[in-house]
Amino acid sequence: MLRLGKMTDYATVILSYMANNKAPIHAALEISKATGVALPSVSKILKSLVKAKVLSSVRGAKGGYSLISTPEKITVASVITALEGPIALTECSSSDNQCDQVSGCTIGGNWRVVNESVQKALEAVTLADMMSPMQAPQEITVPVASLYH
Amino acid sequence: MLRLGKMTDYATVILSYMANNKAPIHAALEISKATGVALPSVSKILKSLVKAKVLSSVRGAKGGYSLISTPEKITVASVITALEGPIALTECSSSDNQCDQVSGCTIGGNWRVVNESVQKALEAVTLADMMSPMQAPQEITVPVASLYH
DNA sequence: TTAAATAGTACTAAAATAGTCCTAAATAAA
DNA sequence: TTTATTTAGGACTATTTTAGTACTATTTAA
Repeated sequence: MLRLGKMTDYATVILSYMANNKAPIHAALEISKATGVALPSVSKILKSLVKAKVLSSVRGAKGGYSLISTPEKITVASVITALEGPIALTECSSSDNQCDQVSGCTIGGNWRVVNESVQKALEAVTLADMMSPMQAPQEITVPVASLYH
Repeated sequence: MLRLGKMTDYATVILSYMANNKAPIHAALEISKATGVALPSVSKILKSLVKAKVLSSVRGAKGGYSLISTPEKITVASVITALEGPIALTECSSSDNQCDQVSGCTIGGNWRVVNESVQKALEAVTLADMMSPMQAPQEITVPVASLYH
């Protein structure tokens, strides 16, 4: 099904909540209560987003998490990458692949094309797009030919 | 990682073999030997591809599987759908979703946009593209705005 | 000094996936 | 008509991934 983990789904809900809320900083517990996502999961997700530089964090009392940039600048691709690692549809296409398939598999390199095509599509959608349902974003084009180099 | 199953990867290898080979019909055992994919897996994949009408089958002695259309007309999207079901990145976006998230999750509908964007990208790549590595396909565009209706 | 909060890591349980096996049905050829 | 070949379908097992939990350390405001 070309599945994405629930965690990634939760992440968009969390980021969406943070962006909608005026307060500049949010504690994990507060986010958990507001979104209905269990606290341990929220913590885990927030940590991943900090590591990926989507969020910044402040420790200690009155600490919490903040968005580093505006919803318009946060792409769906960056959120997915933060939680699931680099976008690689198949093992073939991941960087540390060790294909044990015997004879001439010419497919490997080609998944890369599909990957990059998908990646471009995901980079074209931002958190802002996800938040405002029926407002169409600007037209974007994905020139597949340019993916070959 | 936005993972696709190994089965889907194998499927492209199998289809690629069938398309490259002049013979109009191929038995599962032959395909297994030629591609190095284990026979039970090959059988399973071929059955899925028949169900999805990517292949046709003939039973009995001298039977086997044949491509229904040309490699140019078989999209990567159709192969993925055959093996993994409809393209639905999150549970939110699958048709039989029952979101138990409490308060105002406005995200659900928006994953659909991301989905369709990815789907368009996958529909733009064909088996023929996968087979001929360094020959760039025609430029294609994916107008995201058109995905909203 | 204490309470509140994140950082990091390790662990457990549940779910999905890969892979195997078996039986039934269809067909070509002897 | 019988036999060998080949697909159809489903049930099952093992492995891997993912989700979710728990615990300890560190940081900082009051």
